[in-house]
Amino acid sequence: MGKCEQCIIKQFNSLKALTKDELVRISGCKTSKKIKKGEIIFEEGEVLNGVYCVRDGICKLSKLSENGKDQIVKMVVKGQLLGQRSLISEESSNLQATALNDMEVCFIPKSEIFADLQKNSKFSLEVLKDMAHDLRDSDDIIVNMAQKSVRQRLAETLIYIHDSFGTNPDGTLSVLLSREDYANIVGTATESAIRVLSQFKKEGTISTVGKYIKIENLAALKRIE
Amino acid sequence: MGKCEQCIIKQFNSLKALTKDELVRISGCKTSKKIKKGEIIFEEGEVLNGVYCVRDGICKLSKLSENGKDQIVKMVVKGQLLGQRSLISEESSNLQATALNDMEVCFIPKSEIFADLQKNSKFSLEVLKDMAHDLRDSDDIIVNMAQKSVRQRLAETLIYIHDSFGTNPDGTLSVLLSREDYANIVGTATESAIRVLSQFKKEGTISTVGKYIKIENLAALKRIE
DNA sequence: AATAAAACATGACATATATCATATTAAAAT
DNA sequence: ATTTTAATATGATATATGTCATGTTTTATT
Repeated sequence: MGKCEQCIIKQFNSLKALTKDELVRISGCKTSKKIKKGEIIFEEGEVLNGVYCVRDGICKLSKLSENGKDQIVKMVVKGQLLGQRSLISEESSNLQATALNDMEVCFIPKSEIFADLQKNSKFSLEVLKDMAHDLRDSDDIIVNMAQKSVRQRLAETLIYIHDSFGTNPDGTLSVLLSREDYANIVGTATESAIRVLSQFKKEGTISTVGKYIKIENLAALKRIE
Repeated sequence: MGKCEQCIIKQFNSLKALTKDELVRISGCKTSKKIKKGEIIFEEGEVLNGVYCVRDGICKLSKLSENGKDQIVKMVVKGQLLGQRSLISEESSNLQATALNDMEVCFIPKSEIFADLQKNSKFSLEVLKDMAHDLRDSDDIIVNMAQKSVRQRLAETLIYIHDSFGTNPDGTLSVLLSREDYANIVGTATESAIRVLSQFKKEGTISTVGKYIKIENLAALKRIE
């Protein structure tokens, strides 16, 4: 099992604020885990006894709505922590986490995190900043949901995925999502998401390589009103 | 000028985790301020040099969308802290705060807050919990925006205001909002908000006393699909 | 390889909501 | 008190999006 002190992943999240000693201690009680694409990491309502540090892969955080749709609220990738919100508020999770591809995560028990939050104020501040950032993102999403069209939201989603999660060597978006996933991010019917993507394709702003999407005209996508 | 150590308001927010000494120090450098209904407390893009502790009144936090509408993202009432997100992330504010009625606030400088975050881990944890809670609320709003009808969202908004901000002696909602405000919370056109409220009135689920709204049938409002 | 099951795609139509126009009423300003 | 302005209200119509039906393609299973 790898050692946290030597793990580069921590550089990308608030664990970087921990001291060497604290990391060694965490290393001793963490458990590594492989998760297959499609597997559920935790469910809505589940009590989390720790956080996951994502070493590889990507997952979606979603919440089931009364109308039966599973709204995707956020995506968590390699380098980020998963489940910190629920852990801190000491409530059961309000979201479900599902792997979008094969993942590798490390589970760090709650007791460790809380011990460090108590002793290491630099760590607390990093977690705070992280959460402040998430909150800002959420505010933006609320405004977009409320004020923009499905076409605009879908265009912005494609740009977001492109900018945040990167592309494969051939230029296709590295994250592979089903049309249903796109619909659940944007908050629309699957058919509508399909239609808009087909439209983008017809207009030449995107193309598809197998199941992968490639942005052909980023400027046009950004211009969509 | 009142003393923070003796102020009851702090019981309702994370300042309650501060020690007597810390409160005395804050008391020495805070400034009290009265804000008139309709006044802007801070604007989108403005850099905040502290947080506001709301002693009385209520304000809305909104963000201007590209389509010209001013989406209301959150409301902050008596007892709560205002501006903590921006302060912590050390970015300019992403939201504008506008007083919905006459307010009384205390401004606590950034340096004080950061000093206490550094020294008092109990305080940090309280702020963290606060923010975790806000984040959960935001997730819920995203799902509602994406999946529910204007009618449902407006019904839920009325219930939320009723439950969170209370009623006047005659049973009317204590928070007075314009139809435009309701539209901006729900994310719809003002005319649509007006229409739905008229509908509710016709159906007898709400009534109006002057400009105030009274919920007549809470159960019916909760049942709206 | 054949079959079953998902995922994707598209048309036809229904419905919710936005937009524009125009009253009406209430609040503010003179 | 009168005028002006803003807020509320409602109708007519346009448009975006949802829903249902059905077909095609891709992926999984036997």
